[in-house]
Amino acid sequence: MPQKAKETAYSDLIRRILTLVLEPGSDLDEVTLSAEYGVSRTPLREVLQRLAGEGYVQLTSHRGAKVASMDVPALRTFFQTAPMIYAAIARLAAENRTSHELVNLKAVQDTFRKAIRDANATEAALANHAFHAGIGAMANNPYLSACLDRLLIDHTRLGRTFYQPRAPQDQGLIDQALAQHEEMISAFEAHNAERAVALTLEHWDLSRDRIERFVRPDPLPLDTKDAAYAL
Amino acid sequence: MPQKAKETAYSDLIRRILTLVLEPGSDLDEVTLSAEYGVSRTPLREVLQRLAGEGYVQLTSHRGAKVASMDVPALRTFFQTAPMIYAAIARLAAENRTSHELVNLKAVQDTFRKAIRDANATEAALANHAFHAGIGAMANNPYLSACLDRLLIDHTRLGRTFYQPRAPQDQGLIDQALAQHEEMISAFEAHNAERAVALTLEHWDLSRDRIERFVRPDPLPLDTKDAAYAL
DNA sequence: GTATTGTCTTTTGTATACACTTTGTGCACA
DNA sequence: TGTGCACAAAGTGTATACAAAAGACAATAC
Repeated sequence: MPQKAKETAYSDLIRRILTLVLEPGSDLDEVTLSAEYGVSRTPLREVLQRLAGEGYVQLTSHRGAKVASMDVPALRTFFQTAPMIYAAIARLAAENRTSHELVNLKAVQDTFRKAIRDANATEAALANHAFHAGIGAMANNPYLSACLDRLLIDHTRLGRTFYQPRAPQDQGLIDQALAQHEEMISAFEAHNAERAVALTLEHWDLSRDRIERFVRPDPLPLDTKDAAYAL
Repeated sequence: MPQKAKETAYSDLIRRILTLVLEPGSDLDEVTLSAEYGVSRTPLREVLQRLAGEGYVQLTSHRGAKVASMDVPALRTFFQTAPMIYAAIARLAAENRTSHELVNLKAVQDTFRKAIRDANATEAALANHAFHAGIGAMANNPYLSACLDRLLIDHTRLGRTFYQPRAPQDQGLIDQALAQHEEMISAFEAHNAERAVALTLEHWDLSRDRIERFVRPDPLPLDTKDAAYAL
């Protein structure tokens, strides 16, 4: 099963990038990675090409692969774009979700809840990522999904400390995020697009506040609502 | 210069896909293509992986690469998403464009004009593609660009007959599109976001009407304006 | 006549060797 | 001491050979 090793390399690299085990901008050495995953350089290079296409890594000719960087302008762009796309995806997800996708989303939410209960911040972040990717799948819009997937890469990396309670009140925020997920599920189940969008924007505000507090001491008041309704 | 052959394969495949020389859903044979471009299978496979990441082709395990298909549900999704993203991109492009990018856009527009004057439908379609990709670059938002690029792939393929006048009044539509491009350029130059968005939506309506007439005899009235302002 | 199985062909996936590019280091020389 | 060049080392890019999987087709069993 050499095919499996390649798939492992692919998913494990994603995992390590999302959890910042591989830091943004760090070099990825082909020979090291190929040895690590037990495949030759050829399939590993194909994995890197694929990851580059999905926005996880950046390739430079004759200079190898680097983990996608996260600089300050990218951050500004992220805050500008995320609420708009999240809202659009939520609306479509409420309209188009299938029962099968809903079952899957509930399963992911269970994983998420368990990870939080176990205070496993890494698994919680990955489950949160999977939750929002699952909503993207329900939207059934490959164009917007391409955008969403890239947003989620950076969102998960930015919020890596989110599910790691520091101050006592942090646990409250985490529980709030968990509860919002539950409400979002019920909105999707009811095909209630308006409610799904509203909940999504609430969820975004919670996450945004937390990220801004982490990134800079005094958060600037960003106009997420305006951005979402601007068009 | 073996590096160059790989680059040629990459750009020529894109060209052939956008111009429908390679039809949606058609199989891409690795050995045939590698012989054609004078490279071995290894680099050609990497090109295909890259094209897959960008949405030009679809890879299936053990079953090779196919040109990205365009089915009816995809078409519906396209009409749903395009105006929203085009408008968002136009707004950002007007706000963030650099003078260098503007010079580039004008050069592309010159190419576009010449292609139309020469009645070269293929080159006109490719120049039109480059024009809108250039606007995407001005927006300077990698998240939305990922979405835009995929929309443009399908838009260029759908509108392949646009720049091929059939009836006498078609030439008028083509000239109108050309003029709209000029106006969009001046809006970007003036950093006039509102005007850029309005012109973009006009431009979209023109293109949409033409595509719908081609795809189905009697076009259904789609709510593009609503879609654009829905969020 | 149909279905199933076994073999043959075609195509994709992987490993490895080698070529080329980039980059770092040391030495000569101004 | 600083600059430039040559060479070495490390890492990326490509070709080819081989392995494995999928598909085609015919023979055989029912």
